[in-house]
Amino acid sequence: MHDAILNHIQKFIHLEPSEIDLLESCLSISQIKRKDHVLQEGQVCNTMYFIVKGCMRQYIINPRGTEQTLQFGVENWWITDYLSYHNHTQSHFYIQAVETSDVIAIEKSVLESILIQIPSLEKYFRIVAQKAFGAAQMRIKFLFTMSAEERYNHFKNQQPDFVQRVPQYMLASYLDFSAEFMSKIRAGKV
Amino acid sequence: MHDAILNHIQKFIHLEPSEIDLLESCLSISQIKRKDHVLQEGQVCNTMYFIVKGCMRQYIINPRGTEQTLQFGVENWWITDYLSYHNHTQSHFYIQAVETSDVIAIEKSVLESILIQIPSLEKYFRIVAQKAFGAAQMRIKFLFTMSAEERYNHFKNQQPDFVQRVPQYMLASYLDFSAEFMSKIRAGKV
DNA sequence: CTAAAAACTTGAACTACTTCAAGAAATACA
DNA sequence: TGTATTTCTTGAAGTAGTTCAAGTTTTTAG
Repeated sequence: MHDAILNHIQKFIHLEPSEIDLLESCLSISQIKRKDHVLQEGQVCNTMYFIVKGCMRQYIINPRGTEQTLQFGVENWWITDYLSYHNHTQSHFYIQAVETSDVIAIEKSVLESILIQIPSLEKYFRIVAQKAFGAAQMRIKFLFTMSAEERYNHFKNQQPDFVQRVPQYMLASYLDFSAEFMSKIRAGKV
Repeated sequence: MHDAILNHIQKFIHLEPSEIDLLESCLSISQIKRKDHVLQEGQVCNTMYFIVKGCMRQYIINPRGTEQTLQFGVENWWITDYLSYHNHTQSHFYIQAVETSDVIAIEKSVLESILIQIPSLEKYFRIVAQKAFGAAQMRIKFLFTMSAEERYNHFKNQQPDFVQRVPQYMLASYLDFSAEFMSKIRAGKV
């Protein structure tokens, strides 16, 4: 039933059979339809989402009214607004399904109780967060050092399948250039 | 002796007296002189640094040969390359003391053993990493949505003291514009 | 299957920055 | 304290991108 998340957790830590049972009993999968939101700007984020299947994104609406994607999440990724989650502050972000997706949504109160019952899960979430932060640092490096065309080519080389999977304008904003410029890069008109 | 780190840890979790003793016995403060490096590009990073006093930064050298600061760390912050740390891969970053700094350097092997002996520390490092990731997301948001001048003013409002504390060219690169443009912003010549 | 919505393309005009080069000012430390 | 080094400033020229607007193609969903 929850093989995806249990397998992911067990890549990083060992779980006892009793712990697996406990987890199973706390988790449930829900489907988020394409374009539906699980978080809107201004709300307090008190849920973490594990993506079992599909694709989600975190985005903002910039002062010109254009959406800009900050983060994509696919199978086996967690997505949430950690700052809003920890500080109980209003979120600056939207989190939306890019494709109709199956996610495991865990409320903060539920997760905190699970973490008390299965303390070894702390290590799992520590490693997940540390790796995510490391990836964010690399992302900033690429944004700082590469031209728009270099960022596109680099991304395409690293994630060739993913480029087909999301609308170009979302990927353009994730790579920090305009949808129009993406068109020109792809057409070789730069 | 290690009040700074013990106080910081105890903001997030409870420690037993015996655990405090154990930690005390494992930690030692070392001084990093201004401009000295604790990590160079190409090395594998297997140490985490807790800044007791001073200021460190993580930076890269871009293709034009200019340094670009990705991250500053001051008192009560951790600094490391988490990706290199977890994956045993060569680092893309330099980590350097901006001011002569007192740090607690914890080797991965030592930390792993401490985490086994004091499992509740997992929670501490989880929260630290989750907050750091949240802050990185906000940083990307600011880079995406604000002009150079807006980023400078925003940073100056949030961290008025820090602006005085580091060379302007380092702050300029952290905010992703050139040192020359920083000069013009400050002179009101934009 | 078809209408409506979403996504993509193109060119022209524009602009927020960068780069370069050289001098001035501030700071570190022998 | 003095000198070397580091940091900051300024203007001129250049450019990697944006914005706008309008048309075209593709995809979605009833």
